[in-house]
Amino acid sequence: MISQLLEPKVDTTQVATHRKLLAAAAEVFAEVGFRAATVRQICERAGANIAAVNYHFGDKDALYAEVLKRAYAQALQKYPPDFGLPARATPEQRLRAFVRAFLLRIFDDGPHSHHGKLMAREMIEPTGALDGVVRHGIRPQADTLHDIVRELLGKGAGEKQIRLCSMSVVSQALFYHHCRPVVARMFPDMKFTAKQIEELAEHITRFSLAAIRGYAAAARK
Amino acid sequence: MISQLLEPKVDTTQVATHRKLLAAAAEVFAEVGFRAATVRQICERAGANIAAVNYHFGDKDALYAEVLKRAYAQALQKYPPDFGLPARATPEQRLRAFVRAFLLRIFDDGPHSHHGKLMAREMIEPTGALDGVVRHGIRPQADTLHDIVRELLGKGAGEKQIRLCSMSVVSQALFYHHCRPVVARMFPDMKFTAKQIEELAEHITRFSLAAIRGYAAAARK
DNA sequence: TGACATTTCAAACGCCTGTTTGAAACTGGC
DNA sequence: GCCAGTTTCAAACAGGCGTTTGAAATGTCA
Repeated sequence: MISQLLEPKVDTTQVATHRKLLAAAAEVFAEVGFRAATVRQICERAGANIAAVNYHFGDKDALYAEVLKRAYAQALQKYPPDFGLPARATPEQRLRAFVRAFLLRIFDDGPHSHHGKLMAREMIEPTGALDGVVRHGIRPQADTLHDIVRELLGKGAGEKQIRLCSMSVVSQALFYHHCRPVVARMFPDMKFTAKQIEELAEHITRFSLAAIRGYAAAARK
Repeated sequence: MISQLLEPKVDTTQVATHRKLLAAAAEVFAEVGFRAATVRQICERAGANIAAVNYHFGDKDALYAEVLKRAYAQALQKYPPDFGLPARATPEQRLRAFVRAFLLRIFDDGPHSHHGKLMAREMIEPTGALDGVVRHGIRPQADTLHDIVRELLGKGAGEKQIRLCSMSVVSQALFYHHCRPVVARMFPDMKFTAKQIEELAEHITRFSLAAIRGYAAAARK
């Protein structure tokens, strides 16, 4: 591997700290949010000095902005817009794929999977970066879902109705992340295992499909 | 009024600061959450000295606990468990009333209406008081909804299914509070007016009823 | 009015935060 | 080997936080 021949040397000398800081910052920001995250905590996890953030990024805000910027790219790479579905998938299939991807993204605990958590954090605890997050992180997802729901509702559906139904879909998925401590306390057997996440995706999809079909049927009358 | 004859004297002398602190604290805690709220901000709004919190309540945590305790009582008073419905209301009517009351409670900006906001805050930013909040504030509501959903789903429904559907209902309502900044940015015409809240309640009710009916029908097969 | 208890107040405390400093350590090219 | 440029480091900075202090003001009752 060429990368393995080149990177160690580069890594241990020049950009190692820069890279480690970004990784540690993404973790901490995703875990506790921008405000509760401390630069000391980030630097400690990165094995760097406290002044490293200032030297490499300027300040905490700029570090956060850089983390978000990289998260957009990671999301596109790990969860492509077409969900890996065949070209002519039904809207039902696409909704199922959307909900599943949305949940997996939020609950993915992998090393480079902070995109979903960062977006979700920004929603409930907005920072100055919210405008950028909406533009690059949230709006694209919303548009995708919008198209799916429009198709499901049929031609008679108005914009308002599509919006409301779209929000009803995402709200269900976000709930389990935002209110996880409460859910865990109310239902101790809910451990958010991979299997339980799949069940959740299946429920939200079925619940939403039934709701949208009922909506469409009521409008047709 | 007897209270008007008695209270002014008592108020301006002994318990005025105590009372003002509680009112100001409820406001601030509901607005920005426990962590972001500062003792200085609360005292300023109450027109009291910074040391007043320590003198009257001990510390910030105890003040918060007292605010929550009063909020439970206010909620019972302002939003009675039966929603003011007739004794033999249908589960559909009860679901509509539940959703409406839930939303109104969260978006009520009245002087003694912080219960909904405080509960919602505690869900996304739990404090040491979460156990008490779940026990006294959340669980009772969850049980009420649980009964409604069970009745809607019919006899064949399992506990798991009832739980999932119940959470799908509340998640939709909570979303508009938790993610209000994002919603407002995505849809600038959403100003959360009284009329829009009513429309929201109607949508969530219809969406959920259609979903639950579809669920029940699918299970019957 | 006088004596006692309650309540308020400005000021300071210790702690943690993000940020800055200037010197030390390290790097790569001559 | 040396030196300019880059990166790291311990230490300190200013500012905000919850909390404490002891004196001053206020209220209560004989």
